[in-house]
Amino acid sequence: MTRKAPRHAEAERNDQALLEAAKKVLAVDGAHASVAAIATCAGVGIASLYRRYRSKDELFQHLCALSLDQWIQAAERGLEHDDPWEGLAHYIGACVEFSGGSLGPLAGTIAVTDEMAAKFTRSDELMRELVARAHQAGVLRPDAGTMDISLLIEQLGKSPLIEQLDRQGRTDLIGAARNARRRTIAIALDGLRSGHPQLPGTEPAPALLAGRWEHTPADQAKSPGRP
Amino acid sequence: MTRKAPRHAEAERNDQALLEAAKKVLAVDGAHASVAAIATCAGVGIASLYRRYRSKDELFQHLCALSLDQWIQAAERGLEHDDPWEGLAHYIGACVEFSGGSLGPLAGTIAVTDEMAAKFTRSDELMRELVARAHQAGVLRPDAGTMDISLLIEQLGKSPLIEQLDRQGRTDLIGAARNARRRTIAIALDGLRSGHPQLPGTEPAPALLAGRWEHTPADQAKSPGRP
DNA sequence: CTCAAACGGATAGATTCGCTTCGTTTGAGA
DNA sequence: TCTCAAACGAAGCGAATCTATCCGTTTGAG
Repeated sequence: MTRKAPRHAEAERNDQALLEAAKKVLAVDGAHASVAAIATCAGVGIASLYRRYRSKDELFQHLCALSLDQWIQAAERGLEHDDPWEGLAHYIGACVEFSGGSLGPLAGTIAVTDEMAAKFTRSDELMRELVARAHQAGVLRPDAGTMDISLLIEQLGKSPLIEQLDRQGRTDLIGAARNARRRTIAIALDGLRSGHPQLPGTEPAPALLAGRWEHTPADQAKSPGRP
Repeated sequence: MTRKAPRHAEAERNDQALLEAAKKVLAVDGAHASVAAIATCAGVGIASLYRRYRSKDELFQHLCALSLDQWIQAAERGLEHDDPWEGLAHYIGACVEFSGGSLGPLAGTIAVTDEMAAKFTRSDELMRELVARAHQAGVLRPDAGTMDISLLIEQLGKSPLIEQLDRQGRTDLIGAARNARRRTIAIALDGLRSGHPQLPGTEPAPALLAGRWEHTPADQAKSPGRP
């Protein structure tokens, strides 16, 4: 094997930086994040992005797969806790923390690969186990199911305030914002414990979360206008 | 007064439709909502928008003022309740419901008019009163302050799932999504009641919310890249 | 009927986007 | 130390959008 990798190390570093930057820019700019912004944030040229991913979509798909790995890992770590409540709380906290709602804006804009689907299934199974364990131990309110918790995570995952301060470069306030966020999460977790009055309505069907990733194949991703 | 208003009624209706549409499109498309999308959603021509507002910013500023009126009204209604908890719960529920997080993405992108500032001050006063009353009655956990509640409202106000289903035209699932959302709000409200362990950290300073509206005057509203 | 007020949509001019091409830099092997 | 393919950053391309204006048409009170 002659002449293989003159600058292999730099390529690896750049790839890592690109993924990190993509996540960050996605969180801040939402679904209309541009490849130029991602490359700039990563400190690399645009070509370095396209050398590794055939298109913008492919980059985002890869990012999704990595994020799903994080969800799975958070659930596995949660199941390692002996205390069912501690385990669930760790799971929710971790998911809210890393997700940052990054994937939310992507839903529906990119096709779901087989890899993504498989990881989603695995993640779902683990979460069900976490919740069932907490239910059996009586520490999680019985009227809250996996869907309620998934939606709560999604709701808390996005942090508009931090994203905005980030955009404005107000690094002085970001610490305070993170503290505030932690308190909000704590309040929501307290609301999940046993000993509260019955929740309104019935638990949402799983189709609610599954349906949102249905890809609208490049057609009308238009605004809410009249047809 | 001769010849005054040949089509005055239609103009009025269009103005109302425009404001409603602007709010809707802002919620769905975020800060980069286009005037074309707003006009289309309202079912009017673009010219009808620019006939009433000198610019896109002016429309958004007017929308902000109207939304602040809603916040104020929600607080006033809340204070009318005899039960302090019912009053606070009404306030939070109403704010989460109508706000829809519409104003969040606008923060920092438009200048704050005097009218907006005055209404914000008034809204703040009323909310402080609502919270103080609930604290004194002992129904609201003592370690949660106005900032915590404001941030909770902001966090719950945005509903990515509903917005997305809206965009995809999945009207069949939207009912279920609204039900799910109501449950999430109920969980958070339960977390605000008295009788929970102490929250982490200390209550955030009011500057956190004030600072976000500081207008970056048309300069670098760029993505998080290196300088 | 008249005709000003209000309308909708085509259009201009500038910006932004995803992606490609190209000349330069780098560092492992000889 | 020298070589040269691999990897690099950034300018450039055509298409798509965006804000705002212009203009011919429709409407309804006098």
